Amino acid sequence: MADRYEPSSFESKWQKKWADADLFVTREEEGRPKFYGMDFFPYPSGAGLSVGHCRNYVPTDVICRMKMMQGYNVLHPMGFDAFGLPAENEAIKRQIHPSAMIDQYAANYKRQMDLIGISYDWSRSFKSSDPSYYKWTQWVFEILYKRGLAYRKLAAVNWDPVDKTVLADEEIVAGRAERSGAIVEKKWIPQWFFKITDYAQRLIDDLDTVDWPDGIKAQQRNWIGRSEGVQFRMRVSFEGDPQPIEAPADTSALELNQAAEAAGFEVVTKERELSFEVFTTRIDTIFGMTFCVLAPEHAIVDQIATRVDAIHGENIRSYQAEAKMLSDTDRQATTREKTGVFTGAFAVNPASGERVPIWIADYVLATYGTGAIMAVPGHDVRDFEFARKFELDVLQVIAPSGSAFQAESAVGFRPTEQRQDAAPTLRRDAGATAELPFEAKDGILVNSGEYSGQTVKDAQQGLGEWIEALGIGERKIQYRLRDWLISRQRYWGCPIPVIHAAEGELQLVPDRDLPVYLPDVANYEPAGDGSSPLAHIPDFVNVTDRDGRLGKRETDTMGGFACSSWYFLRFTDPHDEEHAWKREIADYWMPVDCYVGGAEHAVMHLLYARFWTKVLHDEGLIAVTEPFQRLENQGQVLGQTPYRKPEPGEQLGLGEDGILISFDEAKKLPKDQVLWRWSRMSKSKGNVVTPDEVKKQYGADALRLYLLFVAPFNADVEWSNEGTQGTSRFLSRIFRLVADLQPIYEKDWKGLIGFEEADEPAKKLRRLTHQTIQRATEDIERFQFNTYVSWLMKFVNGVYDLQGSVKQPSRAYALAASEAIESLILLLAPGSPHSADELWSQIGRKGFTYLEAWPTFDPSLATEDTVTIAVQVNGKLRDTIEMPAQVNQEQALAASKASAKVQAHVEGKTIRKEIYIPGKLVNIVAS
RNA sequence: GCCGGGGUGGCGGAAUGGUAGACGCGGUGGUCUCAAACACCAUUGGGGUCAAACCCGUGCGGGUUCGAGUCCCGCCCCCGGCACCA
Repeated sequence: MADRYEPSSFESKWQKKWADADLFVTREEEGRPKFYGMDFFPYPSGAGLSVGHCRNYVPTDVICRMKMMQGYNVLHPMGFDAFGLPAENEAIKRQIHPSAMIDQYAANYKRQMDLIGISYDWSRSFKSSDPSYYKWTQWVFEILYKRGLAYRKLAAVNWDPVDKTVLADEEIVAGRAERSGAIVEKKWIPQWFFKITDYAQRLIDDLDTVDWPDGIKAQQRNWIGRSEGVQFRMRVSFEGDPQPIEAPADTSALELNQAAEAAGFEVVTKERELSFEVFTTRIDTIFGMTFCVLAPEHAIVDQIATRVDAIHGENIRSYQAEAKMLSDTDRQATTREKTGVFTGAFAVNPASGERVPIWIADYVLATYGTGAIMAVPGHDVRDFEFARKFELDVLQVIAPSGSAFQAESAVGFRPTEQRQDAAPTLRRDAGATAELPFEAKDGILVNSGEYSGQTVKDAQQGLGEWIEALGIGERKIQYRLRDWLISRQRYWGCPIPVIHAAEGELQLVPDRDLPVYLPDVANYEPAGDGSSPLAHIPDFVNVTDRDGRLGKRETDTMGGFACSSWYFLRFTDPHDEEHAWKREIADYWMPVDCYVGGAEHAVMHLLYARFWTKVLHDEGLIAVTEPFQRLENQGQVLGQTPYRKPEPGEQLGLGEDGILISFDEAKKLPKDQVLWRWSRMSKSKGNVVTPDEVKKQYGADALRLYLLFVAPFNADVEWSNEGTQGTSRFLSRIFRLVADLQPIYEKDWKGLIGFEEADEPAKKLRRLTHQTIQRATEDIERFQFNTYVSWLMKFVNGVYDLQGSVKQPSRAYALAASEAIESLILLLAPGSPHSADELWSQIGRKGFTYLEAWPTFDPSLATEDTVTIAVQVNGKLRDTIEMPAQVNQEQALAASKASAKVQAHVEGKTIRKEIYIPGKLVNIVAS
């Protein structure tokens, strides 16, 4: 019998036995509860699996294995997110077809996952590029289309000049393409979108129903970006137009015109009247509006340009041209000074009746709200910067609450007379006391007509109602979320099942003709003109439409996130050729009970999958409205990466302080020339540690256990192979312990063991066993795998200690030891399944631990029969005393006061108070 | 700037308001060995002492409490996300 952990002697043996027995094929047995545990759909990269991936897969495996042993039907699938840019780019580089390449890579991933003993049900596996899968991705696209949730429009999109494709907002980081690192350009192309904005509110609301990390929920709420405010219309007024008249609070627009006419002013006819809408979350500051700003792309700007004098018109056009040239990155750089020009036109503030100049400036985004704002420089930092730069009026209309600011004296920055051109002088009024801009909301309105003196909250309510009554606007909820751009002008993706028929009519490909196969061609590199490679394949493009006429296929493919938005449903019923899934089967397994992956997908995959799930629910195809009940994010595993000190003037990588070198170079350089840095494992950094190499040196179980033990599950880890030695040593200690106890092991202990005749060591051993069962189980459930492992270590240490103290083991002790051995092996099984099965067979048990019942604990056995009571004097620990578990307050206090150490500290003092926490602590307060 | 998560020994990290530092790594001393490695045993927050007693200790400053790593208020620092979103 082995008394140490020798992984090479048994790990592959057990892996073979598991495979031969189809051990991990999903069971769907009557009367068992279900558990659906899943990892994020990986893209199988050529670099293969790193220990970082394993940090994702091992914990999920642990919880799934435990659930299996606890009697659940467990669904634990794995598949591959095969479509997408990374695969296609690499395939082009390697001059190999992406399909063949992905097959190789996926096979390698599977091999590595098997190597570390992950319990995936491979019979359910698929790749998103399998026609039998993407057929149904297309089918879901058609559902979206029919529900009005998929549409095509001309859009300025994020164009990646390196990958030669369009990207989603989410794929851009700081103005650069996340994948290629290229600076994103603007390009106008007809694009397909999914109308995720229709679901914005539900996507916010239902976050309350799922058990996800707070950070991810917050990121999603942030990304959706709900704002409550008021949207209202403002009239444009030109030089020479009649002065607007004062509008009483309850005047409608019609009445306003009638009044103007009566007063002898020219009434602007409907055709000549221009207006635009603004959205604001601070309607309470409307009296502080001193100018308006339109995005340069705003539709009304061209019309204004034709109506103002030539100089202003020219200013507008040249600014528009400049804005068009600027990339979004340059435009949105926060450090950039504000730019803009006065249009020569004015807008009429509906609250004050005053005319304010209209400017165009690129700090106002065309894509948010109405693309136009009322500018309140006294209470908005961006408007303030703009006002200072162009010397525009700044007016204070909110005073900090509690300040001595009087409504009458509230003036802020304000010119002395109404001006109609763009060069006012700035003057600070004596009455202004607050530091401007004052953006806080706990304030009182000043300088705001009849609203002066109201709180911000009241004024928002009152002015909102007034705007609505006036009929020029309404209270509105605005979201930052944009529709999901799915078009990709690339080959390696799921074709969009649409035909462009005669007269530009769009037709869906009928269900019976799905899937639209991705043609198998040799050349699929992007043309570089924004068209898809598919557009250059006549056999693919030319089709007959529904009515037998000639039509052309849509040649865009869907971005990869479409494929990963429903794969969890396909796993529930992966082999059905007639349906994407059968509802009763999907309803049995869904939702995913535990979904595990990296936090980097917080606003992409996780939002899209939630959206599709809701649509499919609305379509009546599934019961759930949320796909993932519980979400957990593992921490990253960082690899050590060598850099050398840069030569003077040498170009450094983004965020780096040295020049990346290889490990070989690092060895050659003198030690003080090498800078070691920790970074995410990647092929390009050359710092990937594979499970293959760690397994070879230390064994799969030692690796698994170390991954669990090294840090809390969601914390980042700086990887070192040496750490694995610790868990390897621990496994050896288990093997030795089991070998030591083997002589007294009784297979039938269960029917014989009883508490009555137990002696002291037996009682202690059982207590230790049952405490460990309780804690290990709870810790796995709570994703505290590091403490799960440490409880097992503590257990083993404790049993060794007892062993050392027992000279002549009693029968009761032998039975308790038998229970301890079996419990230990079974508790170890999810973490180190190979060793567990090996030990199981060594003690003469047949079969697999995977099919054994998870140990349960008996609370009465887990409780101590003596307790250690901490005795404090004035809150400081002075002594500890052993008492029977049933000790009462009186006894505990008496014993405490009898302690010599306690007496030394209360001597000469009066006892003021005595605190007793049952079974735990006594605190004597004396002075 | 806004949102989220964190600051505990030499290191990774444990601690339902109740004995801070579990468990492991590393270190030190020892056993085994011709020797080394492995393994095993002991010890290991700082100060103090022959040993103890005792004192100090969870980023900083206050507070609540018999008692605070944990709760409250105000700061500092680190990590992640978003960022001219009106």
